[in-house]
Amino acid sequence: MNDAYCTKFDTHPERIRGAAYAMPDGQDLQEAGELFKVLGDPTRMQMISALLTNELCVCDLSELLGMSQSAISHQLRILRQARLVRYRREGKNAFYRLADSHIQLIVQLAIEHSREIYKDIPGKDRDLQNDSYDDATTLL
Amino acid sequence: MNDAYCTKFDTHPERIRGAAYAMPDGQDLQEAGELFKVLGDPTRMQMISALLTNELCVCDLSELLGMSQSAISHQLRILRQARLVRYRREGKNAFYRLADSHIQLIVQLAIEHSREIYKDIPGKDRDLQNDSYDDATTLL
DNA sequence: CTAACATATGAACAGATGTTCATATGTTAG
DNA sequence: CTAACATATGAACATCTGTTCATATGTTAG
Repeated sequence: MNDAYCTKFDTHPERIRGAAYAMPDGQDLQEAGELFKVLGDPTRMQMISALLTNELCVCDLSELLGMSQSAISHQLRILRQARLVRYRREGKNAFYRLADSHIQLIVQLAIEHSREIYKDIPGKDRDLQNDSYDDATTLL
Repeated sequence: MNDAYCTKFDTHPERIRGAAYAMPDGQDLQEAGELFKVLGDPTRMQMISALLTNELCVCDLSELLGMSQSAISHQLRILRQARLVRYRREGKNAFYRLADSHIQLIVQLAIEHSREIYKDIPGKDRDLQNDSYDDATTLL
């Protein structure tokens, strides 16, 4: 059999049970994952950031990010379906804005996290930390 | 020319300038995006969730999620490189845990957000809202 | 009505991504 | 030492994803 997860079981049933019990509900997890997935694209992340303060029309976003109208529009659809943005029509324009303030909070938090994580790691440069993130690395 | 972002400019320069000025720093944005990207995969999301309370070894995770040891190990590498988890070795086992408490906070926040977003939308079922998220939809 | 423009979207294609399979590395027991 | 086991990783492969191109829809001006 090749699909035994580990050849023999040197597993820790208590921990497993504990984890299974404490884990968030499956659907919640899936939806949160979807949210992250949508945020996890550079273009969409820029778009969200551009909308942090103002509403913008498709053309504005296109110009601001230096991307084609089509690409922007496709991405806006994804953001719309994920309920991250809403829009209003005004004449020929469609003005997009963030759907609610949770988004801003999450983005800010993620940025703070990144800043802290990449700060003050002895003997390593910001761009050189790619692996071996273990106990030896003294990061409080 | 086909690469003019909009055929003629019906753009809103003030808004664009405002957005450009208020946008987070490019590198911060990129790193935050990376974080979201890593969190935006169902398997990794489950792994993170499983580690919310306890540390677990590769075998435990494999068993708990019903996935091959190899798949888990590959994903752990990604989580490690993104500095979302750390591990310690104890004999043959490698026990993984979350790198810091920001992660938990971000995950929790995302879950809360999902719950609120999908709550109490008149005339729509949780699974049926896939598009047309516009002003007509009365969601405060 | 038609022309001009802003936006949306389907199809196609290239590049990214996750899993599997095979195998390598590293640790412990004997 | 060797055998057994836990973990890591390279290669291959199928799927997913983002952009482009072409075109459709919808609005306004004339």
